[in-house]
Amino acid sequence: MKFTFNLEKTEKSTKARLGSFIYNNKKYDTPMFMPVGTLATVKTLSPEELMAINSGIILSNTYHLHIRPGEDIVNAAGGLHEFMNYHGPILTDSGGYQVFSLANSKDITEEGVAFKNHLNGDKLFITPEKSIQIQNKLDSDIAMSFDECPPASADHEYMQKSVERTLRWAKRGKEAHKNPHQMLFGIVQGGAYEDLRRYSAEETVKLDFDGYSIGGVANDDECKEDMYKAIDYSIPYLPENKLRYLMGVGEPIDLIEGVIRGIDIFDCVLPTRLARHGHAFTKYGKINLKNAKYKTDFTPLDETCDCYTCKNYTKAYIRHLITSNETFGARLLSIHNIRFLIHMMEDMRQAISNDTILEYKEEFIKNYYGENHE
RNA sequence: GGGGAGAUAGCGAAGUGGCCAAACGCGGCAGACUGUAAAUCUGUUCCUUCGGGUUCCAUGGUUCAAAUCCAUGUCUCCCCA
Repeated sequence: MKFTFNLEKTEKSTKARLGSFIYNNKKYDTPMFMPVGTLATVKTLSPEELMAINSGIILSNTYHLHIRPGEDIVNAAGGLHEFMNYHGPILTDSGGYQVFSLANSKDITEEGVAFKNHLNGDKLFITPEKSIQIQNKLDSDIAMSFDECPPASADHEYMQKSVERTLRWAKRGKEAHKNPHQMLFGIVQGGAYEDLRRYSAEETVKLDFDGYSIGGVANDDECKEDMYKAIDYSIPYLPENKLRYLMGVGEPIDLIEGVIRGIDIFDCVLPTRLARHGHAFTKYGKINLKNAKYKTDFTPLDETCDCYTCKNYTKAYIRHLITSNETFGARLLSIHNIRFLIHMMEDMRQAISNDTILEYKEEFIKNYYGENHE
């Protein structure tokens, strides 16, 4: 289902933006964090649990659903919303990131990318058209262009060729896009190179997409400064009235830095992955529930959190579940971690509204990285 | 009562003369994780003042050298009566 982004305000001293859109008669506010549900499920959580923590858009994945169960099955089920019983907005990533992250012996050509199915070794050939066709069938609300996601360490020469190819792929994908209910976003690449980010952004915008994302960040060993540069070098060339999506981010501090730089939506696997690995975000920093010191800690993860987990369970109990490999522990931590990031976005929206986003950032850092916690 | 097998670090279990402070697994203790090949991966796990010290049921012995060979004892398990 298509929707229109409405820019409501820009914060006085930064580029932070407050916005919203209406989807299915419900208002969704930005900046927003999107939980990741790669295989048509946000791992361990039900759609009802996502609704309960005020989740907005969720992200799912073209490559993974193409391999299993296959887009035709999802389509036969009535599309991704019906298939997974999630009736909020869904964005599908194009598979570009999977080419980067899981194909060891990939072969990237002008036509597309040849690589091996990570489950059984089958040869696969993904083209920009193929990615879009799959997403058309999945019937997500937002499809992503098929891009090359080069490593942050790529040199300028490689990055320039990659950016140019991604632009040609974006154009081909747009021409192949046939789903009238689905929006299509373009992706800006170019690493931490100012000229390439500008070029990529300007040329992508010329193709006129429904929204724009900044990709290729938080890859391999990219430092945070380079990530922030990538955003700063791209944002000035993106239109005011379209959603800006920073792909794959992230960490609490990066959400703040992103918002301040003018990003509207983020996605990241971190809250759910960290949950499954026994970690929790808290106001006073990230904690590892596996640590022995929580054995007899009968307090909530975060006293200031309003989530189901924090209202009903203790660190000692969650530690017990995690160390016992009980799935309920991963679920409780997933609920909390996603809620934590969504709560941050709510606080940031309030701060933008009050023109106090920098004060919010200062306060957050003082608590999260400060000395006043264990 | 007779016959057989065995006792190795928190647990299980390799090792059967020197390359053994002793493989591996589990458990324990930590760390990593940013468009999810991730309920995964990595490190560490006798003591230590980092020089070294004390170990492989116990005691004694053989040997230049023993977790490994011999003797005795203690305990455990299996089979037969």
